[in-house]
Amino acid sequence: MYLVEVVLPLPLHQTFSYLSDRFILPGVRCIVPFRNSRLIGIVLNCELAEENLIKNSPFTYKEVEEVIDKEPIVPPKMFSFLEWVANYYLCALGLVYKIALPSGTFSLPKKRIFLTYQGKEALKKGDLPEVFSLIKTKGYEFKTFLRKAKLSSKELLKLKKQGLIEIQYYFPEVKIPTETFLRLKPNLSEEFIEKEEILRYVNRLKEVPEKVLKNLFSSKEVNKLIKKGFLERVEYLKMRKISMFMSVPEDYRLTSLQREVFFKIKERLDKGGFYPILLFGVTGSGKSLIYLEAIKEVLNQGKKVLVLVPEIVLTTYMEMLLLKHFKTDIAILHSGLSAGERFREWQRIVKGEVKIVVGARSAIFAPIEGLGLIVVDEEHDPSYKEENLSCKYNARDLALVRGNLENIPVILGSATPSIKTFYKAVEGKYELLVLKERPYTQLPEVRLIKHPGFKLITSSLKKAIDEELAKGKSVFLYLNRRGYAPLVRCEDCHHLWGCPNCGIPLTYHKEEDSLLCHYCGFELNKTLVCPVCKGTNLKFYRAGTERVEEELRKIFPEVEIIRLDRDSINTERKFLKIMEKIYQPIPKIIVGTQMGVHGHNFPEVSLVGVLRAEEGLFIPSYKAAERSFHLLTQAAGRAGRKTERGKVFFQTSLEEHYVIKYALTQDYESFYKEEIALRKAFLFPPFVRLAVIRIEGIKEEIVKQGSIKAKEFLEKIVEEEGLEGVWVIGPSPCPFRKLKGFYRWHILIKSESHKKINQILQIFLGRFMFKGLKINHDIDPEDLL
DNA sequence: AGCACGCCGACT
DNA sequence: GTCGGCGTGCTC
Repeated sequence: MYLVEVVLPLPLHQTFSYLSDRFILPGVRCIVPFRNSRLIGIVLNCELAEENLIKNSPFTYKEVEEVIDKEPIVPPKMFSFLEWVANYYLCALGLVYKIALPSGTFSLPKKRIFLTYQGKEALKKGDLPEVFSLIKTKGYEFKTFLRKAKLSSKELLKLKKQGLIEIQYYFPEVKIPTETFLRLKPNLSEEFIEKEEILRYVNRLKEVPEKVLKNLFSSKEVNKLIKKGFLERVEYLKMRKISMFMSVPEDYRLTSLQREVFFKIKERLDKGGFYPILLFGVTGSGKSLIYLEAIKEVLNQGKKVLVLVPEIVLTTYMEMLLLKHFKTDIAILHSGLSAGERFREWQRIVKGEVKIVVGARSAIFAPIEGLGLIVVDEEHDPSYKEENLSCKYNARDLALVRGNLENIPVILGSATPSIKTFYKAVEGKYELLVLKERPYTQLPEVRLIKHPGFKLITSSLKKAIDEELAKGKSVFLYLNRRGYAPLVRCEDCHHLWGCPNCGIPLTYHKEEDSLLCHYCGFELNKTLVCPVCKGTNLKFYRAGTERVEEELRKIFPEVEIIRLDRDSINTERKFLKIMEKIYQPIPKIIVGTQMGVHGHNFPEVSLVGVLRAEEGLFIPSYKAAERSFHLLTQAAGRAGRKTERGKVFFQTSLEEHYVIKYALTQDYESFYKEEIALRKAFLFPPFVRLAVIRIEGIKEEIVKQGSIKAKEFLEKIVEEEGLEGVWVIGPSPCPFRKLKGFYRWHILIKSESHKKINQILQIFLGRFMFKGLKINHDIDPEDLL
């Protein structure tokens, strides 16, 4: 007998062992009995076990019921990586597998029941009841058959043991949205093509969507050509459409500085081994060209590449870029794919059909074998941190871990590196490669406009916009706040509208004519009457992008105004439509939130105006300055690419603030110097490691009591374990004291040693309980909100 | 997680 | 007497 070790998708810190009479390949899924039901597990280990070893074990092992896959769906080489993740983030191994693998991996397949040859014979002889003729040919869905035949599943399993019936597992097929293109079959002669109009047309365009061709000519004629074998169908994912609006660099030659940087990377790639590199390059310095060269090198070595990008839309851009330069198979992995697409991409990767994988954070778990390089683009982006799942991992950090385990270089790229990464580079832990020059553009002309806050667009900014529009250029205005107005007040009694679930002020959205909570989605859209004094004298305070858009339409009635935020781009169709508009070569003003600064290159934008540059600096988080700096610098970086020198205007009431000062001139090093000094003085990362315990409940008093108890418990652990250099801070209410109806308190743990933090947390999570409270933890939190 | 087992309160 | 509340503990 074989003893099979299996991980199950449960929040348990253990694996389970089962018996099997046959060897099962590690990495393969199987169905196992668990309690009084069954679960899908993944085989981690399978070895022959002696009879008496099984007998003398403290467990009575159950048997593996069914093996699902023929080939592993997780390469066994990845086991140690996933185990590392579980240990580091203190998350049950089974849950790590659950988040790493495509959804549906652990959902029980449907069963279909068939008659075997013996079964058919038995039916002929009359040894089986007549209902079984139903499953003679095509089989039947298991449960439906049970009902029809009025049999219990036990009775059927008995028949299965006798070999009369057979049960097959199948996963309900999921449709993958594709589009069919038509192209010429190879080896058609030129003269032949010339004779037929449709073929000539296809020949000119190489690939034409079937629908378009049928509309242009006739369905009948096109079908005839397909039938005769002159045209063939090719299927593409629907997403390919986006490519039409995105321009990616085509032919390029590296500048001498770029070549120098690339040679340093090449040296590393040739040598092999784990090697983290920070590629620090300002916007427009050609980071993607360096990626391309490095990827080319790795592919030449016969190895594979994983490219992480922070956002789903950027995967499309990256895919286009890579497709343009490499004629190789690329897989895309991100949470926006349907279950079917994701599963298919996963299978392609496992089977080794793919050389490059591009994806958002979850792609760090891509089942690639033979990795030669990991690239993390826009390394500083907070989206690399998973916030919602049980395992709050950071894909950028995990890229380094995986790189270490696979013994390969990891390139972290950014124009504004995270403080943590830059610190490591300065300390010599990562190699720092700098791309300072912008081969196509000069640094923009910059200006600070002191702005007390009541006028949305100052006259100097208006004048500058006028000038650019007159030159036929476009303008980008950045304001990191969506909606119309973030505050609504009753002027009679000064009542301020807040969210009943979160207590945070509601934002007025004019398009929807409703008050929205940006944290829980609460919506108030009845006619607005003050709930306190019944007054209707409401006033909207401050501004979001919607209000800026309205204001601009008043000031510039003739000009095209485009708004880019989560409300205007909530579907792929809207995104495409807006992108199409942006790429039209007419002067326009684009108003956008951070959504608009993420990586999109707007053509012909020569002026960037930042409204309320101080917005975001007051968020009570140790990363507020860093994040603000990233966003402001990136907004500023949108100005004047490739064409003439751009202009950047910051409107702010806080012009002396170091973040604003250095973001305006895109001076990362000066910002870093100030920020790192603050981090050191107040003991925040990268000088300490951080973990936060968050305690949530319906009644604040109970949450408070529980938090105090938790703190006492933590201090006891610190004392009992004799740990030094560990600070347990709090408890205190979270900055957002109430969210989605739950009151929230937190306790912060700081230490220079991650090991010590984990030691405490592990004991705490295993033993501490408080009725009525949800307790979760976040290691290396991005946010303390 | 999810479910069974178990020990105390308010009901036909 | 019992129905059911959710605290506790286990799952190969």
